[in-house]
Amino acid sequence: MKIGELSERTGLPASRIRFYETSGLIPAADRAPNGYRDYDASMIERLRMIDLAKSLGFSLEEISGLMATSPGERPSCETVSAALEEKLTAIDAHMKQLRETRRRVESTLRYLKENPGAENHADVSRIRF
Amino acid sequence: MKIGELSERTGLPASRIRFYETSGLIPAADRAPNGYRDYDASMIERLRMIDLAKSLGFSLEEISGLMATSPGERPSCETVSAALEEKLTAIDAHMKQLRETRRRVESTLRYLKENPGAENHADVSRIRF
DNA sequence: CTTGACCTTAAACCATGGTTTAAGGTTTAG
DNA sequence: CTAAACCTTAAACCATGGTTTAAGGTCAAG
Repeated sequence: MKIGELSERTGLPASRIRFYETSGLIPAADRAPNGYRDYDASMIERLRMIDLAKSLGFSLEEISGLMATSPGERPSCETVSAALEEKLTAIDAHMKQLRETRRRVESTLRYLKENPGAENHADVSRIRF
Repeated sequence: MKIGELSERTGLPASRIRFYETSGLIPAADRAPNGYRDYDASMIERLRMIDLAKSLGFSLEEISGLMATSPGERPSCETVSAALEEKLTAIDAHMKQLRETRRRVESTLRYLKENPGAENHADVSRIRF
């Protein structure tokens, strides 16, 4: 399979697939005699897997670390589970941070509604959280 | 006040203050005869204001847009309130997205616990959300 | 008069996740 | 045979928010 077909079947642009290769996220592709990259059908699943992990909030570096155990080997179920648990914790921390920011935005908003004359920097910076 | 003192009083590195200037977020500073930037005390509040806005989730471009009404003028209370309301909405959308991702991570985790043999890409990519 | 602390600039560099472009080789249909 | 469609590479570019570096000017103390 040439890169164009792999691109169509995964929905990822060919440029991104090449980028993943140069980034070391996927191994260097086999080459046809004309120099074109030649992919195995298994690469479809592998790219979908990467896309799934990305949509779950994993960075390319994290994905790279998860994929790359011994060459040819697959990450163990436990390794992936542990990464997912960590990701849950990270999401929870992110949500907590977001809630705190939301609270601070609301507090600022409240201050402005209660003090409609506060139009300069000094006034606004007087807000305390 | 030279940039070093402004830096100390705001807690922002001088490099960042210069960057804000070249980015157009703050106006070009007055210069002392020796060419050094010379700041007015009001810049302390202005930078603190920027830092506050940043901590509330505003990008430098958003802050720039909010600060820059007519030169010398301050954004109206209504303009700022509207921006804060929009930011609340954006935060809510972000949190919703984060909850959805969390749900998908948990779902994946559940799948792995229920199917401990699923060690290859094809297996994992078979997960449905 | 020299040393150190402070200031200046432009330009390069960092991370993240790519896309775009330029210049060219290959292949396939008509 | 030619044109379109596909492939190759390296390098530049994008956004975001800066920091770091190099090469130099200025200023205060001793």
